[in-house]
Amino acid sequence: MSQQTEQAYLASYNIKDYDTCLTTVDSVLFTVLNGELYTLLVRRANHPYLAYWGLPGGFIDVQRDVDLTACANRHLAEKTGIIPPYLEQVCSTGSKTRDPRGWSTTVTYYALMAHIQCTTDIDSVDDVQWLPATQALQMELAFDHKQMIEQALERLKQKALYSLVPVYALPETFTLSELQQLHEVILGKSIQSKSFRRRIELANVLEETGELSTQKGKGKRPALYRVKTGAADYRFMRNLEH
Amino acid sequence: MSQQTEQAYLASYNIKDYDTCLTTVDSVLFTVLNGELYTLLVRRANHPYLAYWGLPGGFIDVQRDVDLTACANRHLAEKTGIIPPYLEQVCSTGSKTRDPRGWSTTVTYYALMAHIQCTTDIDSVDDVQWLPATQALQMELAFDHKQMIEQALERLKQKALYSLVPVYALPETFTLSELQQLHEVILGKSIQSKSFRRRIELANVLEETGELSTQKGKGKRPALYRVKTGAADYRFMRNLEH
DNA sequence: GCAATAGTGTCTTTCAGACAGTATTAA
DNA sequence: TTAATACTGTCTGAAAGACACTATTGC
Repeated sequence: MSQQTEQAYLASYNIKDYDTCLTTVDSVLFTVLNGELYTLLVRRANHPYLAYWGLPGGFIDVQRDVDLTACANRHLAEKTGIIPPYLEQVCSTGSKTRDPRGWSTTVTYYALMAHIQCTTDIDSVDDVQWLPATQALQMELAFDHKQMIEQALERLKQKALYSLVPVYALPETFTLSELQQLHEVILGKSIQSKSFRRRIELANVLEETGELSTQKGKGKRPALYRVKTGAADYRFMRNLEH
Repeated sequence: MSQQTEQAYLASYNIKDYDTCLTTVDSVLFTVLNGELYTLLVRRANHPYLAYWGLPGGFIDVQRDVDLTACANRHLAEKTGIIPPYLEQVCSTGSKTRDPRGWSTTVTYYALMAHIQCTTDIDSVDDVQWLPATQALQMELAFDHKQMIEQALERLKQKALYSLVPVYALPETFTLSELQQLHEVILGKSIQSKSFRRRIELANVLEETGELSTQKGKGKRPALYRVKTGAADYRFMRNLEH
């Protein structure tokens, strides 16, 4: 083989001559609704695990997908109608046994988006649904998708300790209390609001819109904020307690 | 398709009926020698990138590899003769263009090991070599392996800020000065030895062997340490300055 | 003795936790 | 006014940085 030119090698190369493995991309899409963390599940229309709920995702389309991120976004867009504002690769899982069709590898991403942006699309179909993450984790899901949700949650938890990444699960404008409550839900513990606000001021990745929330309710009307670009990359030097 | 039973579907399923993509596992193996960080490169014996230096790794063997980690370890063992004591998945990279044979995905790992454990095996062959990481990054490597080394280094750098993971690049017993010097090389900056030692004491993941180093040289003879099990999982709450 | 390396004592600085206090709103 | 929510002031405490100090070795 090494006697050939590279051109001749490539001309004669056919992937189907080899025992190869399945490769898929699956995403755990999170959002926040009523102070709870939700995740998007889709009902499988094909074997294997026909009719089971699982993660949005699937095979790489070697014609249409230019890379893994594009593949993740395509599958998410097919389900939600939009490209989520935050997408991060979690890890890859591959083994001989995770898929009955054969050796299979999946690249897991997690994504964050505002719930309102896609709620109408999803409510109109019955094979896609938002479920509270805790509830999703109690279901029997397709493949090892339950572990993948757990891994994504674990990653999101770490990020909540030293970054403001969870902000991408909120709508375009939000209050600091909403953001704090989201971090608290992700971490499963309460945070001192003074500490939280101090960190946000230090990070300088959010900006006040100048407006106050129009939500009716008792108490002082909170200021509205939006994220500055690059907020996802900010990293605090110290973690919150855990 | 959804009319069939799962059994019938699986019986008729043949991966070669579909356009699929290549999947490989590559590892960036680091070690420390004379206070410098080295990485292991292998010379390719096949097309594409014939005779280029690149990372140890390759295709998943659907018969022999049970999962991705096993695949990474197998390829590393083929080159070094041993299974490295630390192996961590970095990320996956996949695109239409990264391999001339077609759509290709690679799962990148990085591994740490003591140099001495495998030096004789490697010195006896001419298609494997340890190179200073800085030097490897200046070469023209196969595929996108240069970026993969950069990503692995970046991950290792983060770990050096909040963990003692780099210790796995040292021999079984080592001095705290050696460990500190390694962290300094990875981070590219000096560390206050008082801070470093305080953190180590707090972490409680190293233990004194009771011996002193037998290395001849000026100055006080340093105490020898070894890692306790579970040291890889310890995470400091605060980062070192960067 | 000196130079070099290992290791310690301790003061300063930074920033999270705790929690009481003030501000603004609806009823 | 009261209750609720938003937000601030300020003290404490934990741990990193700075750096001078002591300890042990080879020459």
